[in-house]
Amino acid sequence: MTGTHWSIQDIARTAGTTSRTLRHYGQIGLLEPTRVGANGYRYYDEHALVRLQRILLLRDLGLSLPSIAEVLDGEQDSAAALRAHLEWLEQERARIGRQIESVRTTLRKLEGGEQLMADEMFDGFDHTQYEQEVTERWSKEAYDRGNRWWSALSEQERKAFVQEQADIARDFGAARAAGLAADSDEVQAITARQYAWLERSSEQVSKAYFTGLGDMYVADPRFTANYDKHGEGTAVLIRDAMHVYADRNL
Amino acid sequence: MTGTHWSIQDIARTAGTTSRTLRHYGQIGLLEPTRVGANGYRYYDEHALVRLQRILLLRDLGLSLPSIAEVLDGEQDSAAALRAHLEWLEQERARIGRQIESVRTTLRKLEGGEQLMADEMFDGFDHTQYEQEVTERWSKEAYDRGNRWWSALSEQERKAFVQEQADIARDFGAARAAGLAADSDEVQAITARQYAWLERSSEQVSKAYFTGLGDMYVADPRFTANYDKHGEGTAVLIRDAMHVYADRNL
DNA sequence: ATAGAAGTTGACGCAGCGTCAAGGTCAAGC
DNA sequence: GCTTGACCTTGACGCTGCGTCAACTTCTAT
Repeated sequence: MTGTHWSIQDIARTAGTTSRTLRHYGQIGLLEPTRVGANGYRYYDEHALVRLQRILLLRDLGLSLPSIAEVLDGEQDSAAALRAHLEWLEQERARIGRQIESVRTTLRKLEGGEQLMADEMFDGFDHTQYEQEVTERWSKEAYDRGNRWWSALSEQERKAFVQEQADIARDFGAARAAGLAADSDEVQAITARQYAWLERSSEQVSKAYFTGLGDMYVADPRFTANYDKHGEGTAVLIRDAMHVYADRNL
Repeated sequence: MTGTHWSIQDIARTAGTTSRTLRHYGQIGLLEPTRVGANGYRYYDEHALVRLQRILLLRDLGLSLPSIAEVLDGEQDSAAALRAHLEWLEQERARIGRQIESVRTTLRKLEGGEQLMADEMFDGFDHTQYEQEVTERWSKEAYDRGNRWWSALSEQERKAFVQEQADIARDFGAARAAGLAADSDEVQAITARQYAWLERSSEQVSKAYFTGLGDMYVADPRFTANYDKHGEGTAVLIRDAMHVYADRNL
């Protein structure tokens, strides 16, 4: 402490940061040392300390170093910068909140004795199978709507819904046995029922979702096995049919 | 699509990611291609696709790639990993929440016509001057306690509180005029009053806070001016006295 | 004079890829 | 047989904000 100017360690301690940080700020031009001795040592005065304290304050608010530079150098209106930053912070909090919900859901399943992802995804086509998918792709609200829809169904309606899927799978199996092509009118008619069936619950079936689902039927052995119980090759037929349907209609 | 194995772009599209990501996962050993052709091309089969989908699912939950590897390779209990991750997520959300509060407070001040940081920090020693400090260092609850304390005071009590600070500053000024040393009994007695005064409002005055405050009295011209109105050098005397006091008593 | 504290400039590391750059491969059409 | 154009490869830098060596020089105190 030489009265009016301090060494790098002095201000670092005073401001509660490290010398490395100060050298970093010097490097990016955020806070230059007041004076650099012939020996290369950095020295800072009160003005620098005040600026440093403001920098650290804004940093603790979560602003980026470039933003801080703009604010302190008067290139940016402080209030505007803070408002923009606030918005970003709120989005971040919302995003994390969604992740927390997803993790909690997954944990509940795991602890409820159900098995993770793989094994729970295809038991009787339970509606909850797409929870993660839907949650991620169309946001939680959309999923909640779907969930309410399912919860609102009567036992009979649920059975009918599941049965219809079974019928569709059976008809696909029959079509395959008859040697029908994926783009034939007959198979496309069944595919239309498949689409309608999906639409009843999701109410938002995009092209990507539909074809992706088709691919999964072939790629994932659990799906393949379920469909191929109507004859080997049924899953492939369904996938191809869904692709054709998507290309033509979606 | 050669039936059972796909090119890098094929799975990338199917799973909704990019080829760059897949090569990255290959590089860090998270997901190796099923087969690598003589030409160096990567090929993936259904198993790889399923694994990739699980990876992406966990990634969307916010897990790190190393954590995902541990979970998928069975080295880590899934539930335990998710619980740990959940905790971390909740801390993150809390942290962001605190930042949001700080930013809002700062914005309110800015828009209320008060000026940022610098100019608002020293008008009559308004209690709110330490808001940022206190908020950051001792959490919001501590600050709220302090704020409630101040709000609970009567107008008379507030005036007395401010007056006491003025008296202390005056006495420091007199001590300096008398040529007393910072570590003299007289000056230390005044310093003790300064400490007690601070303690009344903050109720948590750490050594670092006390000495830091002393440094600020000298470093920040606004403080310096306020104290040096009792004679030049008063601020320096106070700082030194506070350091001595802190070393001896805190 | 010499030790120890403090200072300096590089430069790598981290997380998770995006994004060129520079160049090989492959199916298709002329 | 040659040219496109689409797709593939392996580097390697960039981003954020410093932490953390490493290898040296300088200051301070005994």
